[in-house]
Amino acid sequence: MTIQALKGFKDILPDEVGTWQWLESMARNVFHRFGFEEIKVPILEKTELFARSIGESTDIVEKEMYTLIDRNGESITMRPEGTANVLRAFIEHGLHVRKPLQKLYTIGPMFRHENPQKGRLRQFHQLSVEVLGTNNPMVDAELMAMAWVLLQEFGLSASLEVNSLGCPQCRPQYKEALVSFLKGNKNDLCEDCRRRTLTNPLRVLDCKKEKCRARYQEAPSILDYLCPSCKEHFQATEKGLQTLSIPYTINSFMVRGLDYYSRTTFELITDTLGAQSAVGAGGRYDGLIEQLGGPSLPGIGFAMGMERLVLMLSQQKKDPFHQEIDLFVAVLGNTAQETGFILIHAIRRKGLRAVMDFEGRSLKSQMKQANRHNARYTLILGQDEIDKKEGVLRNMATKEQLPVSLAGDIGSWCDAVISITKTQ
RNA sequence: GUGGGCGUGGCUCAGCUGGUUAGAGCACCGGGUUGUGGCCCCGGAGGUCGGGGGUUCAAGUCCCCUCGCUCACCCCA
Repeated sequence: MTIQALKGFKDILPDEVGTWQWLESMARNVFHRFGFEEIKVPILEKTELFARSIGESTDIVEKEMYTLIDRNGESITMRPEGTANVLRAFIEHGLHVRKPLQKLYTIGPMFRHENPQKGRLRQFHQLSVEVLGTNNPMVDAELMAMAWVLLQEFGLSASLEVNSLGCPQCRPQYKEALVSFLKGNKNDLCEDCRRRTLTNPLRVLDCKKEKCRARYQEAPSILDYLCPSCKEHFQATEKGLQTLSIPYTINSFMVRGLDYYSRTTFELITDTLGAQSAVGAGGRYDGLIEQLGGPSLPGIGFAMGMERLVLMLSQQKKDPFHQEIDLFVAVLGNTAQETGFILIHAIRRKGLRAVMDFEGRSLKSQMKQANRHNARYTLILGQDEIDKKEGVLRNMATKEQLPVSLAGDIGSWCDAVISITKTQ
């Protein structure tokens, strides 16, 4: 058996890589327009960082992390998400001192040891965005607006669902009310929900079973338990969304998987990803920076799953990126090959994308290659052309062929070629 | 970790109740055009039928084991 990639790890082949590049450059463009700066952070971190931020009792930390013991005996982990990583860098370098408000994004792979399925891999990629240093609800709205714009510019549609999870002041009271409701309805709940009542009561509201869902219609809503300041924050966030005409729905059952979220949480939901419904999700994490040993500053962020975006793009037949080259140089005979070799090198240095064949194939075969490379032009160099000091430049789309002078030095040959390829 | 589906050239798949040299389309290479691509026609190369064991005169096909992929549960981007 030949060696295969690890389960849940995927190659992104040249055919698909254009989509990825397009996605990334669109994302960077949008992020920059909203005043975000890129930060690049390591993939390996001390295990403790994730345990402390994501939450010791979450599935991610309990059973999904790629954790290994370093040669010095220290436990290290490949990042399962981006926020903890960026916060660590933010704290370590005291970024808040340079600028009170930090708007950061990072793009890259994350690792979780789960069983793969549609839209879920063990190595997956996220666009991860954080705003650090303000708890202004305008920022919550702005961030969701940016996520919305991003999807729009990708040509994708998803619905925005918003909720508030309250804060350490008000959430415990809600939790208590919910648990007592769940215990009162114990007999109507599925096995999973009964288990979750004890382990993670907020999660039961997420249950997909019809019977449970019906029952939860009567469950207490977190929004009725928000303390005055959380309530005010949520209302202001909503107002911000309305001001910008961002369509959204409130989903008071929405919870987040990671422990650190507080107040605003949101998801971008689609029904085109199989069992996975979220292309993006995020929320506020006001106590987290301090909890990680940093200054007492609030933060909010979100992440989008790039595989999921690519999946949606391919379903919507949006394959926006085709690699093409400017020039294919077809040569016939040894003299022409050598001349072509010199010429193509010079042309590449002038900035054109150019390819040639070294195998001495027939012209027909070389034309086929030119076609496959999506060449805009093909320069034909045979013995005739060398003798006459005049190449033939074929426009591949129109089939029009123009002579190009090969008189003078290489530089002037290049100029002759470039002047034609640039004009059309 | 659990359950369903599927493993046949690079890709997508056909191969009925076991029966000779395992097929097709796409892609690839060559020719038709002794120097001109996409369409068309002709030809060619490419396969330990995931792997191992068993039943049989005979296994891609039946049985057992194993590995892998995939979808789903759990959970999540």
